Amino acid sequence: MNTSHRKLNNAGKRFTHQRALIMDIIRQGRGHLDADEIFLRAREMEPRLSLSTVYRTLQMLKELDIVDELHFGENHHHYEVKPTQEHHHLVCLGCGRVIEFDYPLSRYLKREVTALKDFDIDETEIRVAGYCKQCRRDRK
Amino acid sequence: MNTSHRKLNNAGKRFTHQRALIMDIIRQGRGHLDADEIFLRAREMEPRLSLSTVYRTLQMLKELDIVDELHFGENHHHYEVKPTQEHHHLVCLGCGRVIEFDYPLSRYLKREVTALKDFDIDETEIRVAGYCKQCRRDRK
DNA sequence: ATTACTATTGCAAATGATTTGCATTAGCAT
DNA sequence: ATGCTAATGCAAATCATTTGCAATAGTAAT
Repeated sequence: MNTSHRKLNNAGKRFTHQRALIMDIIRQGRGHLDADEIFLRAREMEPRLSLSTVYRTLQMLKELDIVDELHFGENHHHYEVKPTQEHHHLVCLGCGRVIEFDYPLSRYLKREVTALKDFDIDETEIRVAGYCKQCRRDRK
Repeated sequence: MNTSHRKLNNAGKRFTHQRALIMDIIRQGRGHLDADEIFLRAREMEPRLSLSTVYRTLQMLKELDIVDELHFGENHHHYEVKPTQEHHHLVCLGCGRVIEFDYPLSRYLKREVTALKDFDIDETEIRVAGYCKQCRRDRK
């Protein structure tokens, strides 16, 4: 019985193999897959899997703080396993590539904002959009 | 002929009174209205206005860099007139209130990230969610 | 192991946000 | 004042996500 299995059971959830599969894909995807991409990949293993199961599982993993939902300024979301060290994402407007970078924003913000605005911070997220090296070159 | 009028005409756009109305509402809304709220308010003045006109106008105002689209981690967006000074938003998970705070993130990021990752930054946005003073008290 | 309880699933249909096609209307340069 | 064509309103389409419900399958108790 692995960690994920235990983690779910402790939370009163069942460890189904659909959930195991979805978690594996998010992990292997190395961040930044959206619901539909997760669905398509999972479906190759498990053709009867339904998209609603993907959405319900993502919802649950978010609530259990196992995955983070990322917002790249599109009308759908992306998902990654909750990282140990805080990082954020550069999204290339040219090719869609996602580049991670370490930046302890939440530490800075907590210092600046909490006292100043009397506000309890729960989640922080940076969205940075621009052009990567290759795309910058191509646009010239 | 006011500034907005000139600005649109210079961009080869027509200054319709639907557009004037929508721009006024975004301005008066003091930031943070979503498309549907803008539509409802505009409709009080102009009952035949359609929601698609609101969406098309928002799209255009974004492209002309007259308004910014904000992402609060929901499945719809919010809009504000492009501010002169960089600021970001605290969104209360309790009451939905939006609190602005000044923070020159883009300056910091440009310094840290541009060289390090060889990436040209176009847009930066912080999403901060948590609980405001009142809601924190209510939850106890 | 077997059983019983009920959470979870697949499917189809519903919902919410946004976009699009098209005939009509109305800015704006002349 | 006129004509060109961008912009509008409306309805229907699309995309992302959620929900209701009967069938299925984990899990705790036997």
